[in-house]
Amino acid sequence: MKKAEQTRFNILQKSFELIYIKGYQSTSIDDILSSMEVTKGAFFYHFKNKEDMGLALITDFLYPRMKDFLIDPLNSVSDPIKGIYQMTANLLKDTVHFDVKYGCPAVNLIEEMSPLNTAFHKQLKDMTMEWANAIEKCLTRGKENGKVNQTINPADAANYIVSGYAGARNMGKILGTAFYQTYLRQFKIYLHGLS
Amino acid sequence: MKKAEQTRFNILQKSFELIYIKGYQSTSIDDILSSMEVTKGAFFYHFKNKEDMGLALITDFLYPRMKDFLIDPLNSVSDPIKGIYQMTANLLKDTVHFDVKYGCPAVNLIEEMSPLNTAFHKQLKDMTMEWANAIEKCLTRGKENGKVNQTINPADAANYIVSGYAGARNMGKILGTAFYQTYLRQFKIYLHGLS
DNA sequence: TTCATTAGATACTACTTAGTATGTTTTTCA
DNA sequence: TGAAAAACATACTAAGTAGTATCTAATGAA
Repeated sequence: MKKAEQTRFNILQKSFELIYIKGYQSTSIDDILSSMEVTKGAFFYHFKNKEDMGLALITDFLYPRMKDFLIDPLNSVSDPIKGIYQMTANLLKDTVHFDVKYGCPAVNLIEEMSPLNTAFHKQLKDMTMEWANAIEKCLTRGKENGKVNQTINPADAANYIVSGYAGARNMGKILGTAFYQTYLRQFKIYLHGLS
Repeated sequence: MKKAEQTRFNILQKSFELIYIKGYQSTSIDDILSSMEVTKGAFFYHFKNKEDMGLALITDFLYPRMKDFLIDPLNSVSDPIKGIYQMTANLLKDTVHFDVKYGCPAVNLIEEMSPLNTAFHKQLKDMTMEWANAIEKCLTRGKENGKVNQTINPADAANYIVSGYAGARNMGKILGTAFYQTYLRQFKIYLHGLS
């Protein structure tokens, strides 16, 4: 990676960290800069404004991670019920990218920025829908090979699963990691209804 | 209501409105005051600081509403499965207190403030737990009168139901009211697993 | 090597922010 | 009715805010 590219990456990385904790609106550019060895000149060279940086955060950070960890793995799943359960369990088990206290960066951004900014809304919607679509395809394949109940609607189920995950991240902020286990146990009851 | 009491109430009401849209941290005291006929002197007479006002918002606004609309009605429910479904459906149908775009004020506050401020965390946790406990009791009664499966754990199920609601509010911000219908259909599948 | 472009540094601006200091008006109740 | 307390109003402060203007340093192709 070139030096300039690395600077841009570092700014995004630090922004990502701080925004994950404090939220987008309440993380100031000065906050970001004073927590690393970069000046305002560099920031506004790489980004037109704060919004531009925020949107880059989604496309360059959130989306690739979601694609690698969540979307792509779903394509090679044979049993959708087990596969989707495992996906969720792994996601909630991940303590490298997530801290139960601060929830999920993507879910947080949806909560905060989706209603306030159409550009954020679109990017977050596109990203979320791509995940939901991968789950949907997975369930549709499951219907074809008889692993999933014929009466269920894969698109509905996929959206519900994504929404359930978001809720788990919210409740986790209040109840801590213990709730993740609770969630998974109950999630199994729902998934059983799909088989 | 006395005049001073009314002033305090008006400040909270306006704060509630603005915070519902922009979030707690990003709603400034000046924002609130300039949108109504009240001055800074009045604000800081009624509230020690911004945090004090924010906490009052929970105890004086969010909590009473939650108690009247969600907690108390649950005590007179005979069939828990149907009762809990109806509670959720009514909640998601309510367009007076809620706008799908901005989600649920309580869920929003949990997302934003729970990780950042222990006082907020405690109040929000207490409030959420009271709702979950009401659901739990409802399910326990259902187990006793045979309307709910003996193998299910009422506390787990209650927390899952609350968490599911929070998720629905999050996903609603992205997909609009149509998702509420989707959610309810899938929620039924889960509830069926409890009976 | 030169020189234009890229990348970054520094100092500023105009505005917003929570909170305070100090005033005035309105209530309350003896 | 009069004075003390409650309920506000106004003007301020110090720190923070996104963004700009203008400079300097590095880089890369001719």
